Amino acid sequence: MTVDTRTALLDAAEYAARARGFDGFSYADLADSVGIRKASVHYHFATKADLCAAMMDRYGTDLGAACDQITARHQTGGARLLALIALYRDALQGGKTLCLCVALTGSRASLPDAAIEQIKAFRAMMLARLAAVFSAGQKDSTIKYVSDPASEACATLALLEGAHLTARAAENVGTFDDAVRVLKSRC
Amino acid sequence: MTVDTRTALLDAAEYAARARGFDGFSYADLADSVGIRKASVHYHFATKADLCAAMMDRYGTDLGAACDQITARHQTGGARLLALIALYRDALQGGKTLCLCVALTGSRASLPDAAIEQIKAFRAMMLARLAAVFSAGQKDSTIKYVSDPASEACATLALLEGAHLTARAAENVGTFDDAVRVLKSRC
DNA sequence: GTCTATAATAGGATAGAC
DNA sequence: GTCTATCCTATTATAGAC
Repeated sequence: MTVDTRTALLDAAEYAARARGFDGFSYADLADSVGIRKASVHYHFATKADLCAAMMDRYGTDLGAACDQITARHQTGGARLLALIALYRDALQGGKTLCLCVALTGSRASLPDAAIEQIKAFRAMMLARLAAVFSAGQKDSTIKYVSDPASEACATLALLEGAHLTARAAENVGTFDDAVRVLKSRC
Repeated sequence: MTVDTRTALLDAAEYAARARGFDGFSYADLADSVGIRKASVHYHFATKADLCAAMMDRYGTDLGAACDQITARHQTGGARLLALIALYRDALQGGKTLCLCVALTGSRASLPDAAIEQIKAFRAMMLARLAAVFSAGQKDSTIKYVSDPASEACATLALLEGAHLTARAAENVGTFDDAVRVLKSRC
């Protein structure tokens, strides 16, 4: 029972974008999801570009908050890395959805310019956080075999996003676990 | 100067699917690409599902052949792994396209059932080849720190596909290189 | 804020002439 | 094999009533 229609629309848009890509959902789908008419969706978001910007804005805020919480709750590099892996795993929703970055990158050609910049910003943020985690794990010896934290961060972001694809293709979260097994064994 | 219209259509469809996803291109786009009318495209491929099946069929054959060539040309596990990494790198076409598996997984919800099975088959093939490569690299000591070849294969496929996404998001192949640096340093 | 109605365009697909 | 013409549906978006 969502009270706020705008929030309900953002929820529906985010789920649809992550499940089907930016070209894979329409205003009609969102209207059906929240139980209003197509035209009413335009009242909240005049264009699909506006909707996209609002959706990604909220996503970036939520993602940053989730990462901050991980930093606050876990003290070692290894524990933080395991928590980040779990965060990505949860985002799969049983293999039904990808993280928004992954989903929208496939639709890159249809995205507003602003969205492409937002995706780059998300990735830059995650890379910085991952590099910090590897750096901490190297110092406190809670992550094994760390060579260069920046390189490890690039590899880990790619691994997590690729593991999302694997799990989405199979609609089976077990393949995500298979893909991150070696990484987890280093913590 | 392609002589065969059907081949030209498959080329256009594959490029479009890899650059924009399955929902991101239309028969009109293909018609424009090869210089015929929309209706004529339907002569070669009655439905988009037929086109998709033909496209993936050809892709699977080409990919298998490329992998066979790598096996024939390189003798050690390490050399074969480096060659597979280079194969994926080439598939990026400067950050303009993803590999077909990655691109279509984002459009999963719109795919014919047959296509989903084909994607799973591609992945299974690549996992088997990668596991063999890691197994060989472990025995001949040309890949360092190999624990379990099957787990390494899952992680590597995810890494390569994730590195594709990273490079596509940035439209910059350098980010692919960043993501695979740690893996390459093990060879 | 939500509705009906409507516009303008694009999508996949078919019929039948050449 | 390719064309024109057409169909039906979907899509983004707007105008104006309630």
